[in-house]
Amino acid sequence: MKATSNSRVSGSRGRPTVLDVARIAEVGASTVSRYLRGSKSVSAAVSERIAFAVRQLGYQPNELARGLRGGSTNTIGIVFPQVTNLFFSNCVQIAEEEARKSGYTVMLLTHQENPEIQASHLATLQRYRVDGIILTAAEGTDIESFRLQAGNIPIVALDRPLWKECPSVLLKNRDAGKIATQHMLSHGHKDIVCVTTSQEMYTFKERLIGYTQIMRQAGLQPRVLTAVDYQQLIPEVTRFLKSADRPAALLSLSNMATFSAVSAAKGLGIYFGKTWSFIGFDDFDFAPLLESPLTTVRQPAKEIALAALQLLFQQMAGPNSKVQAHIRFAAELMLRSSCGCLFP
Amino acid sequence: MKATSNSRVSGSRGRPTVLDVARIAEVGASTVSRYLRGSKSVSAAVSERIAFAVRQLGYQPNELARGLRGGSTNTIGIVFPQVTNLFFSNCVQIAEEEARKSGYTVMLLTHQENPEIQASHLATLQRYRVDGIILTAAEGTDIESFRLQAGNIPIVALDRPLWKECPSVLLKNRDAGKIATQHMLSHGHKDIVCVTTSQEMYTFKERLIGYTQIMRQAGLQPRVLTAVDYQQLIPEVTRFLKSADRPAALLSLSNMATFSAVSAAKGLGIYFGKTWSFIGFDDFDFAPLLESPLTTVRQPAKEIALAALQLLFQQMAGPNSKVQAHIRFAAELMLRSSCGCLFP
DNA sequence: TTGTAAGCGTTATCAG
DNA sequence: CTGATAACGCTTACAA
Repeated sequence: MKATSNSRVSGSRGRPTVLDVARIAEVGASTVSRYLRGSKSVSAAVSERIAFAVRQLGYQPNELARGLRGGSTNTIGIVFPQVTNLFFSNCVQIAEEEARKSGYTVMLLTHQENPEIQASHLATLQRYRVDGIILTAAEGTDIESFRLQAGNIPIVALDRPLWKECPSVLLKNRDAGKIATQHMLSHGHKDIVCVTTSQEMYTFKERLIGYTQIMRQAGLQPRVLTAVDYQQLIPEVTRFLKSADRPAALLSLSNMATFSAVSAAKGLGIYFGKTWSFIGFDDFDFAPLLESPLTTVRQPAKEIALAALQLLFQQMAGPNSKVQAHIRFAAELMLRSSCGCLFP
Repeated sequence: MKATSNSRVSGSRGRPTVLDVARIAEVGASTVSRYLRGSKSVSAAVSERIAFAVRQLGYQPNELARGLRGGSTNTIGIVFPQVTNLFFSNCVQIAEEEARKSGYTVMLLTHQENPEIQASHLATLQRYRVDGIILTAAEGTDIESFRLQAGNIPIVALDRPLWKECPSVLLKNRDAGKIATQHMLSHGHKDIVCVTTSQEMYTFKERLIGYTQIMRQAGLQPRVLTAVDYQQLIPEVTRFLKSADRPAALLSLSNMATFSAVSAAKGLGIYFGKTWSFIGFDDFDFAPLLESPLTTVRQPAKEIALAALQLLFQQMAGPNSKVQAHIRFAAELMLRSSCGCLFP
């Protein structure tokens, strides 16, 4: 099984290689390589022969070999908690599209807030020699050991910070908490209570701080409704709703808490926008279509993802530059009626 | 710059290689390789030394080299229209988790229903030598040329079929259309109209066929409301809602059409469940929380994704077996009140 | 059980 | 402008 001459057979594993192309085009392998890379030092005649051979063979360069040889894989890793969450799926969507436009391919991994899975994902991405990583760190990550494990691979933190020097793109979470609280205040509310699935997670904690600050400033008592998960949160909110001695304003800190709060209210037949008020976190398609159209705090997911990707590319380009960029995006209040707006 | 002896320096590109590990462990490279692969023909003493060296160096095997040498990359590609769509994001989520459990890593690509992007994605996945692909083909794909371009790489179609022999996991779309229509019939409706963003896309077309069949069987006149996109569909539905000479039943064929229909109804202050009825397609968290809790046709996204992955693994295992598996999942009616249920 | 050597497909280097 | 050659890091015969 040697030299099948100029027949259309190919590399040992069925797929044609540069050598096959070279043979058919009657040139050397390196010339094919040059042509493929778009080097202009390839004569027109030769270019044409190579193009023909490539087409005839349906040749696809082996990126593994390329990556092995060249050192870069044109691959980035995206590590998110999960992707069944509008915020993250929007981020993935935009990041994938943009990465592709720049010639990069995305490896997507989700850690479900499990630091061990996350660690294994980091290792995986290193083994595949991705050129960079966009990461939303799992709650409970040991940042220092993670940093150590990450070594020199460019990383951009999205949604949650990592170590100090690590470039990050975050929401102005405190401000988000503030504007929502202030808005409730502007509606004349005194009893404003926060609803959240956790007081520990970075983003929630930050939003909570914003809320608390404004409450304190106004001489009001902050109050938080929590539970271990959004399912447990429903009865919690229900209990509050039933026991409150007067109507109050509810402020959600996450899309899950929004679900729980709306769920509880629905169960009790409570309508948001007149006596009771509500502001949800994270906007979504159906928010305007709920019985009482939901006022929400909107995160600019696409801008965030885009910024993260650009930061990553910068980081990948300047290996020594140690770009220290921390980008913060403002949240936007989507005014609808659940907060009490549009009811003159 | 030669032979830095037994110092802790490493491969040419900063990262340690098997050779570095071998040197420290004072064994040959192949022994390290064997150890890493879990071969039992490695003595305990040597194993220990290697383990130590690996840990000391933070060695991560280069999957590029592995793939180049061994022929398989432990990588699969997932190509979806987009991931900002609960159905697909659920699929991605479960597929990624399961793939990981089997030691595979996912490359995620989205084509936005653009066959050209899709073609380029296919090429990309081939260049990265993924072991298999899960694909939801773009509307308008030239199946035959796609098949040709795909060559021998294992592919499983999800949500939409490809060529006849290509394993696929689909929803029983016609049945889905049928059960929804029949349910409307059981509520005594005569005027049942379909709402969809397209009559061309495979899934919608199929669901429409189911609907039409049942309508014909019942001696009723099928009727469809369409528009180029879900935004355009809103005024379309609104017009219908206003001009109808009597209340009717609306049947959505997709989550986007559901949004449009609910939007139109909301705009008109029309409530679903008493005189007007509605069944949405694709279930979602907030469906029970709308003013009139939405009855929906639910697709078992996780089961579908799981089945697709399993089929793919089968396909990857048996290169010659030409497994011809076509799995169909039944849709499930999530009875709530928008269809008229729960109103005795 | 262990080590040596060849080769996976590319590209960079270096002569021609 | 072009072609041979040597790596890139790993695994798999084949020897020892």
